[in-house]
Amino acid sequence: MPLVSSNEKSMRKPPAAASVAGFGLRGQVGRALQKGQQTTLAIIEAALGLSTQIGLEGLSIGVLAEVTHMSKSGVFAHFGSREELQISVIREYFHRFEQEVFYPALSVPRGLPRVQALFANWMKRVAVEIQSGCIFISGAVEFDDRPGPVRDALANSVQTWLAALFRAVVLAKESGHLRADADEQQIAFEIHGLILALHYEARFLKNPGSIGRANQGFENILVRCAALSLTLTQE
Amino acid sequence: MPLVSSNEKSMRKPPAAASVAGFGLRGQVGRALQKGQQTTLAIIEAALGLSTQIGLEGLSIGVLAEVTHMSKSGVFAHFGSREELQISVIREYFHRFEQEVFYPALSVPRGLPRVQALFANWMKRVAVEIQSGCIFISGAVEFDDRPGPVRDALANSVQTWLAALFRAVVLAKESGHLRADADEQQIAFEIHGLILALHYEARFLKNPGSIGRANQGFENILVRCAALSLTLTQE
DNA sequence: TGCAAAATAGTACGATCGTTCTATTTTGCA
DNA sequence: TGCAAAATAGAACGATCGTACTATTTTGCA
Repeated sequence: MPLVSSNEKSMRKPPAAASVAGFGLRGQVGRALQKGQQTTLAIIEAALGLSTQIGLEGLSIGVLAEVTHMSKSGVFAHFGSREELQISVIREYFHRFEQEVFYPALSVPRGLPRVQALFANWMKRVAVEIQSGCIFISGAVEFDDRPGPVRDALANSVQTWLAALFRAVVLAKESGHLRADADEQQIAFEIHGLILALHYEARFLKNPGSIGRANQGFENILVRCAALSLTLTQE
Repeated sequence: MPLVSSNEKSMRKPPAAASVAGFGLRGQVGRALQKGQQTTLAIIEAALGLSTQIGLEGLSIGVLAEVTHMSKSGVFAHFGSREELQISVIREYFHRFEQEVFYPALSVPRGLPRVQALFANWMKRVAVEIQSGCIFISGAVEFDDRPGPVRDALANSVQTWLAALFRAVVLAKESGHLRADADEQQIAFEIHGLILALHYEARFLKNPGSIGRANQGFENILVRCAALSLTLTQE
């Protein structure tokens, strides 16, 4: 049950051994290739750290070379272009998001509990990202009217995740955990807003208490939409 | 009743006639200075257009010179530094925000009607900014961990506006329009989230229906928090 | 109308950017 | 162990950036 389905390998200039992001490295043609992919992953790791802080646009190959103790051309050869590097970062970011937020919630029974788990996992991650930054948010601002493969990769990742969240809400309603008149799109939208407000007010404005308000907001949505028979307070 | 109170003129290098933003141009030392400030305003106007689209960081003096049909040094002389240019843009943006969103709502009776007017005005503005972009949102991402005078000017503007919104909610509660247990901070936080989600989903993801969901979200907050005696549906 | 001052243009600087091209080093199998 | 291939380094490119300096034009009052 993979979150992502669109596997477009749009590699434009693969001069060396690129397109490894995530973990597509195993079972290549049959042999060869080890050291290269190893450092590719190390570069992506460093690029991920830089991108979350300075943004995907701020990510420069020169700085990345310094951080990884490599030459600019050495770094460059792994991706063939800056865009491909950015896309690799997005893929890795999405992959970790999946692992951290989405998959763990699948072991929770579908319905309201899973929605609560998704939100809780998301909150756990955002709480960390208040310090480090979130590519899905900074990238949205950087690429909101700049078409191209980077924007596509970014929007695709976010849409995939939001669709998964929406799906969980739909299941909750189908399970009878939500009122019959609950609007699933509306619920997903409001949850998204809570996360965005948390990120904005905590990371930029450094307002204390934002985490509590995001949690309270989620609770308010549940109170409004949960089926009356349910007891839901426990968090 | 001005929204802003902190009048720090932090002009670092005023080689020509700078620091005009808003309209502090009248009543200078007594005479002189006309053409200069006129073009200063024209430059800021162009810079505002560029900044909303590409962001404050993407704003470059070279491009700005092209757009205004001037030389780079000609543009530069008006501000003395790029940072001062950015700050001027922020001041002008805030000024227009005030004029468009805040002041018109003051003619509406305090309490719930004024809160509704503030939100409606904000929504009207954001609906336009879905095409053009919003400096308060893009700037927050660009400067969230980059200290300096630009970040200060930005954060100050946003805090001022959010404080005004919060104040309106407090007045609504004091007027008896909100339930006694309504949390004003929580309400302001959730409203902020709705605007952010609208901007994100409409501008970046291009999801249709976002405007309706933001309005519905506000309605949901009112249903939850409004004093029971009130009839509030009309919008 | 002339003239100082203000406004604008012109040019150049050092830095950094992504990218290309050509060495050099390192790797991993025969 | 040797050798092709892979991986990395080095140097240079054109472009763009903000800024500093100097020259020229334009302005507005005496």
